[in-house]
Amino acid sequence: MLDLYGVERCDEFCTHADLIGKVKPELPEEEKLYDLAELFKIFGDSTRIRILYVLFESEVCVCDIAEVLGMTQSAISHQLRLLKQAKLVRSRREGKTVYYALADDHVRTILGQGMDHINE
Amino acid sequence: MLDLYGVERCDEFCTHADLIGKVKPELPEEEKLYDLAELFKIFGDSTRIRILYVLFESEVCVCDIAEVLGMTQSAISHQLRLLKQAKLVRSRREGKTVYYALADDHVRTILGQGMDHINE
DNA sequence: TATTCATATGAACAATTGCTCATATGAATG
DNA sequence: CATTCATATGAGCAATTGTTCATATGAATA
Repeated sequence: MLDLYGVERCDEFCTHADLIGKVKPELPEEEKLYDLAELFKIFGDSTRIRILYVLFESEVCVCDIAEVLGMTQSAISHQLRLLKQAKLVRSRREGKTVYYALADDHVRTILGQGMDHINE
Repeated sequence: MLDLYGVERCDEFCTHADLIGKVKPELPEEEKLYDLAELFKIFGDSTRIRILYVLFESEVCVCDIAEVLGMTQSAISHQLRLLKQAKLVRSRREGKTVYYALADDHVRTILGQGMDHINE
């Protein structure tokens, strides 16, 4: 195999077909990468992260989340919609009240790994 | 009624004081939550995710990343700066060339968990 | 049915973001 | 030196995003 590191230049010598030929097929499909970015965008807002941390404890209704976080019902409801679209939370109606809960354990794992990185 | 945040609230039937007293102390510090959101924002862009996937294979220089991804050197360089600030990649200079590599294994874990979630 | 309460949603706005273009920096070479 | 090459960076712009405000929906109850 050609060595990847002993090259001097970036036109013909650095841009060599074998690296590109090797790396390119390993890339997931464009659509997957796009979906993955969309998922992480959901985690990329501190309001939504705070909502998820509230739901770590238990199922909670919209107005209680709003109160705990000191935000309006509308703002929380908008964010819950995004979290639900991303399948990070699920909801259950009981009369007038709607309770939200974490959808699965990937949420905990992903946030946990993120915290580990932050705390290094 | 006491209204610390200037925020509307639902009444006592929905607002469970015990729940709020229980959930609130479990929330990480505001600054941590903010940093965590900033970290996930970095993953929330498909160009940056594609760069990280390229670096899964090996250390690669800027112009090769640009060529593999079919983007300009400038665009890639701007994104690499963000990835480096977030300590997701590290760089090494060799003459005129700068090689980038993954900083640690949290990147793989986080992207892997994200992929698992997508593929469910 | 009319009212009230919890939640959802559309429009609008400021703030942020990712790219392009032009240019700057830093290192090797003539 | 001056030039060339790889990379970095600042300004500017279009696109996206998170919140607020007003209003709509849906369910319980008088």
